[in-house]
Amino acid sequence: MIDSPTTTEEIAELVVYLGRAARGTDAGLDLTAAQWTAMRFFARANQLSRTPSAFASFNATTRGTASQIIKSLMQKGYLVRHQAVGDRRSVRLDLTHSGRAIMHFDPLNNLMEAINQLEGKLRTALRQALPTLAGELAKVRGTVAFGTCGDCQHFSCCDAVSYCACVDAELAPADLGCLCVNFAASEGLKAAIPSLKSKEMS
Amino acid sequence: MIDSPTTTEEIAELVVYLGRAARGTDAGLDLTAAQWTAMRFFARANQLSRTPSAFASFNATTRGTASQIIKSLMQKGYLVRHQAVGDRRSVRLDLTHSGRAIMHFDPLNNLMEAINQLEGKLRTALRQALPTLAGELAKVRGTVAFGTCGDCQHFSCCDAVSYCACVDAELAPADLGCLCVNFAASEGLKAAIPSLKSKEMS
DNA sequence: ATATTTGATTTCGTTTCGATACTAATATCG
DNA sequence: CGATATTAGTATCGAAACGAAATCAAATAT
Repeated sequence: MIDSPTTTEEIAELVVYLGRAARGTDAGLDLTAAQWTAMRFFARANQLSRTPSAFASFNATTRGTASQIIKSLMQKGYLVRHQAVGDRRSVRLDLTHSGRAIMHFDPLNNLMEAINQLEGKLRTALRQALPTLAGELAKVRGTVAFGTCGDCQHFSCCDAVSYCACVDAELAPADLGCLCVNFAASEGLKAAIPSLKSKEMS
Repeated sequence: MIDSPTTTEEIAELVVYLGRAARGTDAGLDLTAAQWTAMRFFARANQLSRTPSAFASFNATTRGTASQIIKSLMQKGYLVRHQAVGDRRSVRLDLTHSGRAIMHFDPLNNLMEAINQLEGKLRTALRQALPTLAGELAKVRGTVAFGTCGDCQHFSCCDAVSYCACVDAELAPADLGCLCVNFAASEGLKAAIPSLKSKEMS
């Protein structure tokens, strides 16, 4: 054992504790914690990933539950459903105007403020450690890992041109920070010794 | 270095994502995610903090919901209720023998394994950053922060004797890693947040 | 002594959740 | 080609979680 088991346990429980405390519903808005999580996902996922199934696996729940949450958000007028182009089974969810507006009151903003006040070195370490843990956990559980293009195997950046090998297309700068279902942890992240320099983008 | 808001957002969502993915119920055991969280709390909290109210604030929920989860765990035989000594309203929950046994199958073990595989420097940074974030978040939300004695203001250690100024008693070594409702962020932790250095505790 | 607060529980209605079943569109393969 | 999976999404059911509110007892404040 490298470290004291107590420390490992404390870290693990802090992750769960923080996640629970931050996700929550505390403001006077009319969204539940699960609904906030869904809004966050559809606000951050790229076009390929804004589907009920993708949200279900992201949120570690079933497609049925995901459908319920999405339906409630459509009834509230925060999400709209569009037909996907290639596959007539598939569906794409987008935030409406009021959906984008309500995100300014996302309870997660409280945690983001705290993160911004963190010392730079600690914040950098978090930015490295958390994706690594997510990838490791997904590997052990046999589930899909979610991540952003910058941390992805399919992503390459040459001469300021961002390219995704998965969809075989150049990426718009706005898509770089988006969540993607086809995420595959890059070797650099797996080894937890990445030089994230190449991914510092505009 | 100026941090892009994207990075802050990614860190915050990773905390929520990890917390959700790790807490979950995946093994064939008969406990739900909320019940695992309760078991974890009562396994880790010190004697003073193993109450329904303390768990409620730890879990960011109401006392009523906490009572329900506790009742279900008592019916399953994993928790027992004792009368508290000083306050006849209060109640203390303890893990039973089978309660301690089932903790070996805690789904959180998956995350702990991932943390153990993390590079030492990153793990150290996590150990420092996460309690800081928890304290900051609690301050913004106006809620109680939970933490372990080692990170607490009330704690002092002289000549290998651990002392807690809050309960005015020497601490058993086993209690050092326990959660405590009377937790108050120590200066060492607050030093990680520059804006906190000049402020005073109430 | 009275009022307020605190700890715990219960009840109620809503939401979440997992499991299951179902339809429709796509993929696979013989 | 056609039969058979597989996949995406939805609906339904029962159990659990949840917040809000009410209740009760014990402790504390005024």
